[in-house]
Amino acid sequence: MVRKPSQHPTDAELAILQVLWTRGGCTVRDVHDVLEPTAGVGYTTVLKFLQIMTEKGLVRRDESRRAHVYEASLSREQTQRGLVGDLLSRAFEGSAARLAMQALDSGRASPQEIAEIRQLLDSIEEDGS
Amino acid sequence: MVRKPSQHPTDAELAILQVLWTRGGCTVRDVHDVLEPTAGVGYTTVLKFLQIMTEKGLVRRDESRRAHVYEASLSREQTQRGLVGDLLSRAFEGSAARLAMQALDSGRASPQEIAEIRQLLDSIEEDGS
DNA sequence: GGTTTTTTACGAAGTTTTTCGTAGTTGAAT
DNA sequence: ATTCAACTACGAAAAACTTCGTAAAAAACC
Repeated sequence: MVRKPSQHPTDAELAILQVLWTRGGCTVRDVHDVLEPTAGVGYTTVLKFLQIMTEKGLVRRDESRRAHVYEASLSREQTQRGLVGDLLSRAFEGSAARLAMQALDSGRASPQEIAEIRQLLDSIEEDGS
Repeated sequence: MVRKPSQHPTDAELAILQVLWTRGGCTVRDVHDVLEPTAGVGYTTVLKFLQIMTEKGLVRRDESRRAHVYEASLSREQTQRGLVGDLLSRAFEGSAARLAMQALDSGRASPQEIAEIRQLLDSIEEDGS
């Protein structure tokens, strides 16, 4: 029985993507400088991941300069969508509402955000489908 | 640098927990019968996981009968809470609202569920804290 | 031009997760 | 009692994920 590799970024890959998303194009050094203090991960480890991620198509590499510049292939939102879908099927039996509620229970949401969610609910209800 | 094992159930473990949650106490055979058709996983594989999960404390085992009966130690909700918290920090920078919205975008929610979420939002707003 | 620094490439080892084969045990059936 | 079927235990291999050391290339520096 053959399992296809998870498709989704792994934990370590996600940590790197986070950096790429918030800071835009980065060199290995850029990423390492951000991650080292908290994750204590070595320079060549970051490099290796970026190479693997390039192969997988998770990031794109610009080799025009000495220090290659990497950027995420998919936006944060696109990736989040995938991860949410995955969690939905793995642990929530596909119930998006349950997941949403669980999330709202888990962390604080500002009044601003709450308003946003209300709006979203309105629009879902309207379009009925 | 030492990584501590993820604490959360792995994918395979989660698949088994799903069965345990929906059907209650199960023997290895019960679980296998459910999983085999979709996952194509062998009997002893399921057995091994259940043994591992027992060691980890993820499930409890009743050995009073010949075929041991397993049940999940944590409720579906408790486990979901953990997984949501994990995803929150790994991919959503801790923004519960973003995750909730992403979820609502990803899957259908019934009018009933939408109403429930509205209520939840109300209660969050009220208690202010 | 030679030395030092920075960077990529590569290989390999360490871990965790997943999978299953083999052996032995227990109860049921004949 | 013997045979048969179903079950658990155990060990180990396969696969996926993570980590880094070493070497080679390239640029920067003196």
